[in-house]
Amino acid sequence: MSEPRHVAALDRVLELAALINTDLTRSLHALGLTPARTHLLWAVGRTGPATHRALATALDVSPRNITGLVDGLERDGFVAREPHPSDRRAMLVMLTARGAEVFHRMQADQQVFADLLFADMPPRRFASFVRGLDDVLAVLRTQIGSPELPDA
Amino acid sequence: MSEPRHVAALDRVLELAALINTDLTRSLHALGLTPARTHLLWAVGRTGPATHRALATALDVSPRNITGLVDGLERDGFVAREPHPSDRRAMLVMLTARGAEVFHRMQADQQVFADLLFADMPPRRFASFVRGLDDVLAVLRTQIGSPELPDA
DNA sequence: TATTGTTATACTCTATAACTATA
DNA sequence: TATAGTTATAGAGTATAACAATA
Repeated sequence: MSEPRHVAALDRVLELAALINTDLTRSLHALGLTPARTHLLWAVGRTGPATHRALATALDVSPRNITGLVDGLERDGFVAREPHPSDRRAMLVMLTARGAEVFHRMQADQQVFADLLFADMPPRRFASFVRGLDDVLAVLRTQIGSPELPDA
Repeated sequence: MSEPRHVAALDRVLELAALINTDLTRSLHALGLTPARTHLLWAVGRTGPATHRALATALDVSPRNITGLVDGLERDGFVAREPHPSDRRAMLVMLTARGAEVFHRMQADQQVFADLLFADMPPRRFASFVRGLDDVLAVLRTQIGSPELPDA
């Protein structure tokens, strides 16, 4: 097939991904966070206290990696480790007051960012754009799986 | 403002960025490449032989980092270092035969991927989707260039 | 015997700073 | 004095493997 317009559209999508990544990383850096640690903070913020094991599954990384990320977040005061109430092998990772505050701040920032991105787009075009996104996501999801966070 | 539909659309864009990143990284891994090394390989493939200095500017990383990336690519046979013809301090990084073959292979793969993503999208929707992408990119390009927000 | 999280080890990506050879 | 690339050092993120405590 090899449609030049398809390649041009993919180039735009890749540029979009790169720009969003740059913007997000910069914002996180200002909060004292890295992308990987934020990913974990976000998972705990949305789902509540979780074991290392559950987080390793949710982030699709090794359990050893979770230890390092939690070490960093704990050192900087974003999360705390607590013993699991019923399984003495396991640890529960939960947000500190500071971690919860940063999590809510990030949620608010995301709303502001979303409005900034789309506020000036004509409504019809916005609707078409979202439908196009869903089409592309449907194709991609069939190729790749997305992990879920099991219960702690 | 805080339009829930804007937030939902941003969620889709973020998922799209994550899925594409996963897919790309997986493909590169099968070729024996990492994202950072591929970035350098891609730059050399498109622009031709370049000094470390030029590559550091192009990839927006430190000169030290270029040394490491070129070390890895050279060890694996994708690029070669040659002395600069007129500046004896400088090195020129160029693709080996294998590097050039992989570069062209990646270009072909990208066309296949682009067709896969968009082939089933109705033409009108595809056109609207691309216009929406351009709108969002325009906002982001001005946003990335603008000064950082001070801590609140 | 299986699972949870850790220590041990190693590789990649990234940065700054000091050093060398050249310009 | 300035530039190009390197070595030295450090930290983050990632992996596998071995291990201790517990299930």
